[in-house]
Amino acid sequence: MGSEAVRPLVRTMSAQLTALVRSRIVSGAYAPGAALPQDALAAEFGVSKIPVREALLQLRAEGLVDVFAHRGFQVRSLTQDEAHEIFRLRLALEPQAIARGAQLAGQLERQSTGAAARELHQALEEGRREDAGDLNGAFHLALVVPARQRLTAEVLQRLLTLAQRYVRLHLQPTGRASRARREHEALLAAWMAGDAAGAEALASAHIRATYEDLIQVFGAHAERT
Amino acid sequence: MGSEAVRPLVRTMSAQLTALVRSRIVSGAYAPGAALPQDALAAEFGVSKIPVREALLQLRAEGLVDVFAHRGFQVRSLTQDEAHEIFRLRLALEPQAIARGAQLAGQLERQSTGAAARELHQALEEGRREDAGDLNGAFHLALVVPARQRLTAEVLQRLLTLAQRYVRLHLQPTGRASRARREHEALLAAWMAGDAAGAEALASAHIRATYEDLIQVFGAHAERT
DNA sequence: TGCAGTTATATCGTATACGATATAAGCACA
DNA sequence: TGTGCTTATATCGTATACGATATAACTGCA
Repeated sequence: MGSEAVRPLVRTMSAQLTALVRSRIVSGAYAPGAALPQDALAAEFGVSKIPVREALLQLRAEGLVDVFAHRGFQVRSLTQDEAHEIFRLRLALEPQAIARGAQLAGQLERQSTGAAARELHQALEEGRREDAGDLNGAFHLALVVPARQRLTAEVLQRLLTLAQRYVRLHLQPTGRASRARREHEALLAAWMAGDAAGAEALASAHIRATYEDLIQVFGAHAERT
Repeated sequence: MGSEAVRPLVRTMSAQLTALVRSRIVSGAYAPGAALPQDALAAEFGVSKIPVREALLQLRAEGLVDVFAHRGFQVRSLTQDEAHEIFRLRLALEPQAIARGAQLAGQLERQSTGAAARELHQALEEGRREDAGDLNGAFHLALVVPARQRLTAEVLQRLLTLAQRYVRLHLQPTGRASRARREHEALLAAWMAGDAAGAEALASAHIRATYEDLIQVFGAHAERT
């Protein structure tokens, strides 16, 4: 998920830091609300503040970080409102985009999507849960065929990244992995067959299932508090 | 449209430059494909490269600028593919978001949306076409009630900004202003009345009408070339 | 003791300076 | 005269340095 569209711009320090800090936020290593002092991060990474600032500004554009002028950056907090928005947006965009992807995909894209699915499922079987979020995002994104739907893929990539924190936090314990796998396989089969309508319906159902699990957790949490 | 969500972060140089360069790109003053050399811009604005870089990176995140490591920034080119994506995404998101906005809006939001509509129409009557794009975007965004749908509004704001260049370039000459005004007024009336379903349908029709005008121009252009 | 005003400090935002990279110019050679 | 390599140059990316801002600590007064 840390991919930067066109060129491998990952040679620059800013881009490396962007990927690193993003993964720490998504994984929870940098907790919601935590301050991100520029000098401290720069010292920790052995660089100056400038690439740190550029990375944090990029993450702000992605919605993972808040910035207050002259008061610094902090990890964006999690809110139920944002969770609802993320999944409403995904439901509005992703099924259609995947349907188009099913039509646009050539031989090459089918191969890489298949590879992404295998990587994801292998990681899940090996219990590498820390990789699951990124690999799940990569699989979902591959279904869109990013090269042929650049803007759509950019928007969706951000939404998938934003969704990760909520899924990690709230749905990790529940036993949804095996159900998600079945949903993925049905979706992938329709997509590979070029069945746009079928892929769209299955994608919609898959996203909605995750969304409803999340809402249920919210409800349970509300009762407890 | 140059609004920066939460705090008036427009005190910092980067933010001012972001707004300035954005408006120059959207207005066409910086043409598609044009190079954006950091040193030259810094000299022109009387600042150092650092706030210039931060502004350009922000605009890259917004999709108005491309960057190639060690080769610099340039204004993103216009493509038919992107135009299709922008309007497909808007159609998928905006009507729903406006329907929700119609439900969420309180007295305050109704007032500011009404004000945005008046500003837009006044600018059109006075022939201030250079302001029309921003004001149109502000009106569309107000219908969403950004304060209550933060992420959705952020995504839509970017799409509206991206759309501006295509609309300016291709639909300026055609006499759509008066039809757009009628569509706006019907939409606003439904929205003000809290008629979510009506607002959704009218928003969808309005966006689709613009989209179809654009497609027609593309077709005409394809014939000529 | 509590509060308003003032000063001190830490962090931020940006200017300056410099090493690194990619492209363009120049050169030797075929 | 054209082609592959070397060198030169312009621009980029980042380190260092410093002035600006917001918050926190402090002081005097009610």
